[in-house]
Amino acid sequence: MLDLKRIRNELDIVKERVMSRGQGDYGLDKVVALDEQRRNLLQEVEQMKNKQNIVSKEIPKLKKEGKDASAVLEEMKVLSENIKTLDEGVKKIEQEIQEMLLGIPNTPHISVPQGDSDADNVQVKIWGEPCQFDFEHKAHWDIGADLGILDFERAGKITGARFTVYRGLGAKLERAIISFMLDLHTEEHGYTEILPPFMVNRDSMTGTGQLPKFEEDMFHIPAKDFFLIPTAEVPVTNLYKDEILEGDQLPIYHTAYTPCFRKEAGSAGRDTRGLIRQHQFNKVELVKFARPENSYEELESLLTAAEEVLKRLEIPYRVVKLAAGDLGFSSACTYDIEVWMPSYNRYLEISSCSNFEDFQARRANIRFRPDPKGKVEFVHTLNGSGLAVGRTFAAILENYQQADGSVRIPKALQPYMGGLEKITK
RNA sequence: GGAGAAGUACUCAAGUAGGCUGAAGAGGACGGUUUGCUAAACCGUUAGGCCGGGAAACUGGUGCGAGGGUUCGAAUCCCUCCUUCUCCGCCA
Repeated sequence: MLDLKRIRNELDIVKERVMSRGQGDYGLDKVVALDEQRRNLLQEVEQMKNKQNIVSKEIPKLKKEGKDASAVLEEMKVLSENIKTLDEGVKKIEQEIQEMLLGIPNTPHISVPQGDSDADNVQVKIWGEPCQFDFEHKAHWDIGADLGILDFERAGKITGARFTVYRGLGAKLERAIISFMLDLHTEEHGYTEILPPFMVNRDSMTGTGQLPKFEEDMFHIPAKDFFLIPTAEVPVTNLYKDEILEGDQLPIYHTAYTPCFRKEAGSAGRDTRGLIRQHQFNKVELVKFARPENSYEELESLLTAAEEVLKRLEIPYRVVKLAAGDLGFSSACTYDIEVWMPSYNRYLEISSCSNFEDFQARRANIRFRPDPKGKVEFVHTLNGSGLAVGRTFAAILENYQQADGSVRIPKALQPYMGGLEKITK
């Protein structure tokens, strides 16, 4: 959520930044007009309340002195009713403003490339060389099925499309990848591991920006009005919802493994084969709470931590900086890490690392006190995949496949696979 | 799911025939006196947050788990919800 005062004071700048996403100005002028209205009404009603407070204290005195208070009471009754009416008016405007604010995306950072789509994303780094096969290489869904470690058909039977059953060494490999990533981030990058609930309430989904705009993309549990988490970002960022952190607690680094649940509503027909686009997939997430003045340094080091996973796994990747038009709703600045996927013959997103600045913190009301006597401020929140586990699984199968249909296990994962070097039929 | 009890500021904790509570008191924290230094003792300060007005000094509104309601006036009365604890039921 954008700061109403900032919109009020720097309307032109905010509008220009928001419009760089190429989706219009989201009614910013109306927000300012409503705010003006709200403040005028507020002043009026607060004066009336002040009078009400003063007179209400006089009433018991009058009664004590045995005087007749009925005239005053009559007058106060009218005042009370007027206050009620005005209060309702203020509330209505505030709700309207709130609704509009919740629907306005974050302002892209000044460094974000111009452009309307992913075609305008800028490659900022490339690591490793896409592998050359001297045999006819296969896609991961064929490799997985042939080795008997992935079973899409049975998953379709027990649940439906876009689900997978991992079997035997496949299940173990998935688990190994998760453990490897968590150990790397906790032991070498200073992150504290969190294992959060996989369902969250409506408030949390609003706090990180999935609601109210993207409800149709989420799995909802009506009985409790809960949502299956689309990413660990939601429960982990909301850990400190409505809290005031002490300055010396920052920065906070959390990592969390969770399954993620997404309806993939807008992607019918896309990536229908294999592990790339599932309704349920595993992910290890990185989340940071940082001081505003160094949140962009924190974004760089978060990106580095996520990249390190692919370096250790020795899989080629590149990093792109997203153009304004391709940015997520809540993000001010995003790097995508894209892994080399032979079956796609291109790089494929495997991590998205973003700085949300105070956009989520404002929604979730996560603040900190810069120093013990200082005024509270909103923290900056950041997160990134570290990494998407299913896609990592797919990338390993495809990049490490052998001519005989077996798959070598990356060295870094072998300790997690009981020393196993290769998955064979 | 059923039955009870509770939720007050950093912490503990008073406070219901609604108005001397502008939320008592204690602890803690901070400041001071004293001291070679520490401790003790004594004195003092201590809602924070949020929304407004004002150039500023300062000032208005709000606040007792959340949201509604009754009333001139609600921590206090009524309703709904949430959380925690105890017991029962169910269960990995």
